[in-house]
Amino acid sequence: MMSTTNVNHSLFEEQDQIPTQMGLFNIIPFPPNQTYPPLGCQTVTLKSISAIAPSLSSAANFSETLLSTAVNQRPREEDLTSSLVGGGGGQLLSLSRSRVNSWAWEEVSDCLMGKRIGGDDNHHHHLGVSAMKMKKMKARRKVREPRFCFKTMSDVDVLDDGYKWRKYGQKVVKNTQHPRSYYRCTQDNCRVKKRVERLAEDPRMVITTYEGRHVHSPSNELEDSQTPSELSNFLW
DNA sequence: CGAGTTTGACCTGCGC
DNA sequence: GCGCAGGTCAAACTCG
Repeated sequence: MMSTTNVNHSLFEEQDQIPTQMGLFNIIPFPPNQTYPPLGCQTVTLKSISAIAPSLSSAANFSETLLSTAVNQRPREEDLTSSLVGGGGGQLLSLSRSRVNSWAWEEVSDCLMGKRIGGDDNHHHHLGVSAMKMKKMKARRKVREPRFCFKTMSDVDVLDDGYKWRKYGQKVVKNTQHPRSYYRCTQDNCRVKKRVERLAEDPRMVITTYEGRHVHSPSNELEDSQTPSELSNFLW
C-alpha cells in the first residue's frame, strides 16, 4: 500500500523533484496551451509562492500559501502566461478552479479565515443506504470541497503523500485510454478524496486532484513526527 | 478473515 | 425532457 513520505521542502524546491520511498516525482510545468487541468485552473510557481510568503519554512505554511494564492490571484489569462514565462521551467503547481466549482472558492477563503469547511462534520458523514442518504448526498454536493490538482511525471499512478487512501471507483473517461481512479481517505471523519489519472497526451504524466481538507495528520506521522517540513503536510 | 480492489449498476448534473 | 458523462455505491472478488 501507501508507503510513507519524508520530504524536506527545500529539496522539493531546489531539485524539481519530490523524492519518496516510491521513487522521484518530477514537478513539470504546464505548457501555455495545455488543455489540462481544465477550466479555471491556476498555475503558480513555487517562487511566486515564496514571494508571497517568504517565511515558507515548513510544508504546513506552504499548504496555506497554496490556498491563499488560489484565493487572492484569480486566474486571469495574463497571470497564467506571466506565471509560466516567469517560471522559466521551474516547478509549477496547478490550483484547480473549474467553472463548475468556482463557488467553492469562497469556502477556500473560509478555510483560510479559520472557518474550517467540514467543521461541523456531522452532516458530511457517509451514512447508510437509503433515500435519506441520497438526500444528504444531494445536499452535500452543494457544499463541495475546494480542489486543487497537480501534474507529476511518474511511473506509479498514486503519489505517496503520507495519507492512507482506499480506492472506491474507477472510470474510463471519454477520449482517454487511461481510466480515472477515485480514492477516499481511510481515516474516519475525513472526507478528503483524490482522483488519479494519466494525461491522454502524455501517459507518463499523472494528474492528481485533491478534494477537501484532511482533518487529521498523515498516517505516517508517528514514524516521522520529528520532521516538521515534510511534503505530507503539503497535501491538506 | 479482514482489508483493500474491481467492476457493473445506478445516480446526478449539465448541455442541448 | 432527454441523453451523455462523470461520480459513487456496493457486492463480489483478491490478497496477505
